[in-house]
Amino acid sequence: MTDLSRIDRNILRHLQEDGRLTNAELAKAVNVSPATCHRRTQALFEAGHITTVRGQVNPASVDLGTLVMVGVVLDRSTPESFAAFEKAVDGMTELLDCHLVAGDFDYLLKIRVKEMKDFNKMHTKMLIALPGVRQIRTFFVLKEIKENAPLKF
Amino acid sequence: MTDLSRIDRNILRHLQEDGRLTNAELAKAVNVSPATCHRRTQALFEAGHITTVRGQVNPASVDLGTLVMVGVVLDRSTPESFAAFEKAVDGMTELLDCHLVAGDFDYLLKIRVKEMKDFNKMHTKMLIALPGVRQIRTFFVLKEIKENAPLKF
DNA sequence: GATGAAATCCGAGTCAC
DNA sequence: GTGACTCGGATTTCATC
Repeated sequence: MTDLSRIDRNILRHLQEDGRLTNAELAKAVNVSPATCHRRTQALFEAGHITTVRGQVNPASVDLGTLVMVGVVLDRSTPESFAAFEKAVDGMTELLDCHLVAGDFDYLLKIRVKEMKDFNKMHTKMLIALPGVRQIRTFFVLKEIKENAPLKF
Repeated sequence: MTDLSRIDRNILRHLQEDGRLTNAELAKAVNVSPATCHRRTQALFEAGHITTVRGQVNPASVDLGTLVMVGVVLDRSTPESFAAFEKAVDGMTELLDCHLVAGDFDYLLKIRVKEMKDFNKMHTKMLIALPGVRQIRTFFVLKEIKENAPLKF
């Protein structure tokens, strides 16, 4: 992964801001010719500096307006129990984030559902049924101050 | 916010998957004419069902490879203290998420920095200096199992 | 070895139906 | 909602530094 030039970082910045920018617009914004801009941008994708371009769907529009954060503690801290948990959790469609962390929890999850009652159903049917789970702490999100903000660089 | 048709949901799904789809490609994927697809898509943007299209920048490529989750407890639970905290936190460039939650914490934060030492600097200079903060619990992310997964609907 | 200019081709966006 | 038409941008090639 080679170091990025000022121009490359600028392209990344603009594409993060608006992924629908045409190549012509992008070229103007970063002060290079369209041809150069096109090549640079493709290279950034190929090198994995940009992975995808995603439309940000309003969660409420697709019945996923309720956000819940969950802290999980496993029974035993063996490699097997972690692997089992991660495998089991992978299929959960409601799951947005899953992070192995150091601290009072083993995992922190971010989950989207339609309503609280849907979370409760999920809580009893899926979460406490996950392998090796000792404790689950639920944090209902009351207000989203900032959600998935773009990177500043 | 009127209900979405099967076609509209399909457009959302595809644009979430790949925001660079041309209108022609998108039309083919959802089985309508390009003209129709174009109007539908515009309507979806205007109604706010899609907010933006964003390039997903690889955090490590821009020196933000370390992810940290933070739980915050405020001193006093007054409307003023919450407002003050939210205002103060808004300017933090490293902040990706900030959620007011119900449970053992008042706020949960998601933060990206280059390295742990950068977080420590931030921890002492910014976090514990935020107004009305009683307690901060830090969860360094050891492994990102799932990060910002697309919505399933 | 990367750049910008030009040239071709294809899709965006608009219209009438 | 569809089909056609026009204009502008995407993408490639090529000469240049």
